[in-house]
Amino acid sequence: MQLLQAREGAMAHFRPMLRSHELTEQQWRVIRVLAHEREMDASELAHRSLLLAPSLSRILAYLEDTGLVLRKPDPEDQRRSKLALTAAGRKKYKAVGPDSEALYGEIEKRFGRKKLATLYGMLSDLNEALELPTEDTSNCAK
Amino acid sequence: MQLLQAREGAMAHFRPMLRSHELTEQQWRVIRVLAHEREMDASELAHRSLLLAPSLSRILAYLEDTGLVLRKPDPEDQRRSKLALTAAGRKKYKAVGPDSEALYGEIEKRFGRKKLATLYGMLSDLNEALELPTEDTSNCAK
DNA sequence: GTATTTAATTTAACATGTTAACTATCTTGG
DNA sequence: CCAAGATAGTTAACATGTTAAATTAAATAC
Repeated sequence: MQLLQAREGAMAHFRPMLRSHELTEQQWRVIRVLAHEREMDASELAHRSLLLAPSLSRILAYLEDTGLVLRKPDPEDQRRSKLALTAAGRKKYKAVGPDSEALYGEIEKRFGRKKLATLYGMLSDLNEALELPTEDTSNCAK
Repeated sequence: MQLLQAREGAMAHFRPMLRSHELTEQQWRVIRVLAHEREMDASELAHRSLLLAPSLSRILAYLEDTGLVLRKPDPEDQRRSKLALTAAGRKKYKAVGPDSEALYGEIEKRFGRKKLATLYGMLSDLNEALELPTEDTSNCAK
């Protein structure tokens, strides 16, 4: 459970900055993902921002209200919506991005660039190992 | 933010098991900590179980109601309470512990015992690096 | 000794995490 | 076609995360 502590320690540095921009950590993840893709449906957005569908649903309602995100119906499939940043959303991204990178750079400087890269590699391996299904016989296709 | 994904991936394995014992992840952390110390005040319990005080306050209210935890006033300091597991709480710990260790062993087997130890070491270093105060001039004592 | 300050907890308010149930649409087998 | 199943998304209900304010008790300053 060192993972939890590490994540909390890291986010403790980012939260005050995000708060000064009136964003939560999760709202920022959504904006960051949308800033790198023109538009996207909710399922993919949830996957990429590491949010569960119900959380994303609430967050999108808020971001729409505040005018940072726009949703358009998908003509191909009436169940889906396409999400994209508005001009205000892109502006917010440009305002927060540098602050975020500065804090990240600070962590990198403290911990070591190379060491951080190694840690990423290990976490990536761990994620891969964890994604494999459990040996739960109920899931065996045959 | 691989940290978040790694943690989620790991907990996804534990949550169904904990759910079958009618415990949340956080409730289990509290019980586990109390199982290793006879009694403790709320501040230390919060620190050791990586919970914020308000969360712990709610969790303790629940665990008291369900009879797993007992609180006694601290005669030395009327502001504090001493928390301890009840007999039922210790029984719950003994019931859940083996299941928890089995899942942990499974992860260790998949990822490699040695590699996992290395990862712990790095996370520990990261936590140390993150704990240092920011170069925020407002915090400088002199 | 009493007023002020500090400390331990709790309460409040709002956002998110988690699971389950629900709605609307799409896809398929017959 | 169409009825049964699968999908995308939302809503509901409850637990926790997060910050700020309130409460109560202890420690300190005069």
